[in-house]
Amino acid sequence: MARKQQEKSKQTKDELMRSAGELFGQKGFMATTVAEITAHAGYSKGSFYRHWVSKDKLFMEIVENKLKEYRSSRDERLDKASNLEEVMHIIWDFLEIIVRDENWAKVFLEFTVYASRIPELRNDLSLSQYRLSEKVFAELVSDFVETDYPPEKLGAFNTVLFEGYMVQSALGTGIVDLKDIREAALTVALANGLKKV
Amino acid sequence: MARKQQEKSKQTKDELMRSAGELFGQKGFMATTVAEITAHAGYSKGSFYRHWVSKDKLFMEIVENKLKEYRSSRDERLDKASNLEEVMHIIWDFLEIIVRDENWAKVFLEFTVYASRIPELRNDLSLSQYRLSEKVFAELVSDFVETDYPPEKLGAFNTVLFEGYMVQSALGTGIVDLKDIREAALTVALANGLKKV
DNA sequence: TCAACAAAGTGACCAATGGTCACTTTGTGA
DNA sequence: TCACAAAGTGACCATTGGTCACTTTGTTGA
Repeated sequence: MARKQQEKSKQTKDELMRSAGELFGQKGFMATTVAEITAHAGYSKGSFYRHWVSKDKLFMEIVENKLKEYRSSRDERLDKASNLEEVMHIIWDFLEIIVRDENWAKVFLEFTVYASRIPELRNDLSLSQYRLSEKVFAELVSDFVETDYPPEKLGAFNTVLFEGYMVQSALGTGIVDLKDIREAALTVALANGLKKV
Repeated sequence: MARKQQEKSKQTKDELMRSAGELFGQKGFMATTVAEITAHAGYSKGSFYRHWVSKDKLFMEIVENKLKEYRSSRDERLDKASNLEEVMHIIWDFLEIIVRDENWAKVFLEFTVYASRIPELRNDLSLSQYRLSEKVFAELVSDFVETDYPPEKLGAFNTVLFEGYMVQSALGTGIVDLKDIREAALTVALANGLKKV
């Protein structure tokens, strides 16, 4: 069996991903060069392209990995949720994890904006789960929305708050608190999603 | 007098700015090359650098120009405002003008995120007025805030909503309406900035 | 009117970077 | 041990922001 070769290949890929992950976090997506990534991991530039067709794809894969674990814990909790408020808190716990990782929040945003110009990437992004797309959000909350306020709209509003906060945080003004944002999101969700008593 | 030369120089600069303005709007900041800008205006690349030290600076100057007129009309109206609600509407009328220009809203965002990595630019940006910085906002509203809720925080929250909407709009999902966002901003401002009756 | 200078404009050139590819090294199976 | 395939390499390419020595055009004063 050619197992040893495959293992080596996988290990190389992991090393490159780890290296890229560090550098992206420190310097951002654009400012990190492919040559740096490979050199930092002890390889040559060419070997990079045995594993990914482009820097873009590597990035997407890292993000995918980064979020997989968060999502699974989120989804476990969501199964047990019994009302809109609980669901909102679970979702925002999840978003908070992302934002807390300041460097990466910044990189996410950078990549999101960058990708918005590139049709193929934009498509990938809207399918990927790091953007809490309205669709995904709508699925998560729709069981608990009591009014006919469209859940997609609630989701979109959530994303507005979340990504707006990321811009704020990327520029480092740090005046609004994530708590304020979360509160606002909750208020809007409950005000529109629940029947008035 | 060497007036003719100065005029020619100014005209060239204007032509380059117009050319750049069009191309940035169509293709974005990064994707527009200096060579394109000059070629489109009928000049050579080198002449660009007689007028600006970098593509960045050109961009900032275009933005500055773009917003100067909006601001003056805004400030006129602000002088006549007599309560928080009016001020908020004037501010959002202003922000709405920016967002309505879809291409440019996208470019603003692109540049904002890009600039956040470059200390000098980030500094310029926070001084520039296209980002409604908390400071500027605070000045605008502080006369009308009746509570001790910090006006800077109101401002920051406003910016979160505004820039969050820009991300949304850049990615082209178009589910939330600017009207919703404006309403949310108003609600928060009035709820926190006015004494309860 | 013209010589000398200054300003405007040019484009070859540079370094950096994402990506390619022909080549070398290493592992595998018979 | 040999032939083949996979992993790894680095010179090379095209593109781009920016530089600079050079050419063209306008200005000034005698």
